[in-house]
Formats: sequence, structure tokens, C-alpha cells
Amino acid sequence: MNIFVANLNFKLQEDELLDLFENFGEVTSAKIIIDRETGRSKGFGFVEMDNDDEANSAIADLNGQEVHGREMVVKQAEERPRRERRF
DNA sequence: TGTGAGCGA
Repeated sequence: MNIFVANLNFKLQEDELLDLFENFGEVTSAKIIIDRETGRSKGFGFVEMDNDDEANSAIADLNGQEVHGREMVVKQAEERPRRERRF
């Protein structure tokens, strides 16, 4: 399951995000979105968990939790249409 | 600060 994590503090790193979700189960990957123009965090990220049950548990528990002074929002992410167009 | 950068195996 792709998990969308928003309202993150800029000082939050992927390692911290990964560690938070690893407490609920196996985490496939954790990624903090960085603005390539500014080189800084966009304030949100994504976490992939193979186990949907563990993912939902993590979402239910981590959503609204305060980390580094900010309450992060954890929801199921939308399917991002990756550019596979080969026209 | 709210739906994704990365170009290489």
C-alpha cells in the first residue's frame, strides 16, 4: 500500500519516517519529497508497506501524531500515473 | 509548506 504522509516538518528525514512506520510492520520504502528547484523538503512524503493491514494500523496510529512539533497527516496515497508514454 | 526528486541496474 502506498501511504501519503503530509504536514511533515522540514527537518524530518526519510530515516525517521521509515523508523516510525517500521514500528507497525514491514516497510517497503520511505521517501521524503524534495523540491529539486529549492533543494528543500516539500513537507510531505510517501511510505510503501507491503502488508495492507499493517499499513492501515500505521495510518490510524500515526495520523495526527505530533513529530518535531508538527502533527503529520497520514493517509492512503493516490496512484501516481508514472510517465510510461512512449509515443 | 498537502500526492513524488531520482537517469542508473
